[in-house]
Amino acid sequence: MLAVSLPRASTPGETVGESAFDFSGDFDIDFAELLAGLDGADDLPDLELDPCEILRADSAAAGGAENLPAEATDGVGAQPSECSEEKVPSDDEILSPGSREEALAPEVKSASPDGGGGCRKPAAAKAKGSQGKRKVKVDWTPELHRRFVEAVEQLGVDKAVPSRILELMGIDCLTRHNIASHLQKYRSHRKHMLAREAEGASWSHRRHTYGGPAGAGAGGGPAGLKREMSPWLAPAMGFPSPPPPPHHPHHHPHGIQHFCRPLLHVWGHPTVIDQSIAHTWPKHLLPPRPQTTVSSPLPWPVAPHPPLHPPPLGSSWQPQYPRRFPPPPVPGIPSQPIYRPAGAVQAAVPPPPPPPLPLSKRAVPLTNLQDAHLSNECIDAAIGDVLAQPWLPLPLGLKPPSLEGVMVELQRQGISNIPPCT
DNA sequence: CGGTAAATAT
DNA sequence: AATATTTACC
Repeated sequence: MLAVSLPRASTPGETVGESAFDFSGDFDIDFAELLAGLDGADDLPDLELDPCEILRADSAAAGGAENLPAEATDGVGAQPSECSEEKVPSDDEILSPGSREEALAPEVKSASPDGGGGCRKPAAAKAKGSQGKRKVKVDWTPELHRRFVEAVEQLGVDKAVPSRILELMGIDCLTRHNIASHLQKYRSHRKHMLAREAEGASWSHRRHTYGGPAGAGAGGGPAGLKREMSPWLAPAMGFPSPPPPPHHPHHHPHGIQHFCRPLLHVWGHPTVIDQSIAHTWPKHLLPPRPQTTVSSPLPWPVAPHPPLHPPPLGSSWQPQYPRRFPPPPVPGIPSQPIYRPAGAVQAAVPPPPPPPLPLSKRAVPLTNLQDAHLSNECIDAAIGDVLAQPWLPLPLGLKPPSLEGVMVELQRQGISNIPPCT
């Protein structure tokens, strides 16, 4: 039932890199395959008890999987005993879709009062003596990271401070240090990513300007610029899973969602991935929810529409979610003036989606547009509106939408009065 | 406390 | 060798 297959880079040889893995629509994972790939014996060097443990809860009762102590106490003072001793989960246990299904329980808050990382004692600890000078390593699972990002986004990247983030995350077993550390890296990566995005944007712009075909062959982009999957740039990727329908098995009353597509560890550690994503990933996550792909007229799967309804509690769907960064060049997608012209951004994604304005009033400053151009420009703007929405995954590695498809999607979203193309 | 650099672990 | 995470410092 959870059959899935890891999307393979469509362009073999060419380093499309992770671009093939967009966080968009449905993403299937073939557990069978994963299991197969595990060739069973591979060790699970990582035994850390990650804070996410908490995310999966204690209520799990089903599936026969034992519940791991949801509380993680600070390794320093605590007795090692506290730590779920070497939890050496068998792969089957970990991957058993059945058990995992319920394993990921809704409970998010841990009663655990103190902070701490997890329980595993670092290898080094042995040398350091029982004092366990070194704190246990926190496993920043995608889910955990997602929450982190949510919190940060909520606070504002600039105002986000460890303590506050921690608060919002509501994960007791994390310490401010953990957060600070992660935040440090988050910022770092973000900075890097932004730089890249900018680079890519300019490149894209040039390409558009000069009309050259996308970097022939290459994934598209400046030499060596591979699009990276970056969970850091929250809006574009790693968006929270849209709330499943209330009746859906995974629906959680509190809006606690699981990660959509935990393909790579939080930000795709190469090291980890190599070892087999199976080890790091499925451990904590539910099989990616068949991502109830709202059948979309568009050539790419469209995430169910969170935008229109207010976010479920605690979700990161903030009204202030305008696309903050220029979309990166997408391989295979001609960079038509698809995106909103600079300056139109503000008006583009207003929180309260009032009755769809006639296209002629949308995003684009039409003042100086000729009537003759109106249609195309407006359509572009409208398309930009759609594409710019954070919940709409970038169609990485996918074919560009046909105009027709886009139109349909636009209409579906209530943008109906689209002037005829000229 | 928060930020950042250095140290360590994997 | 590179990256992730923890620790030490300011």
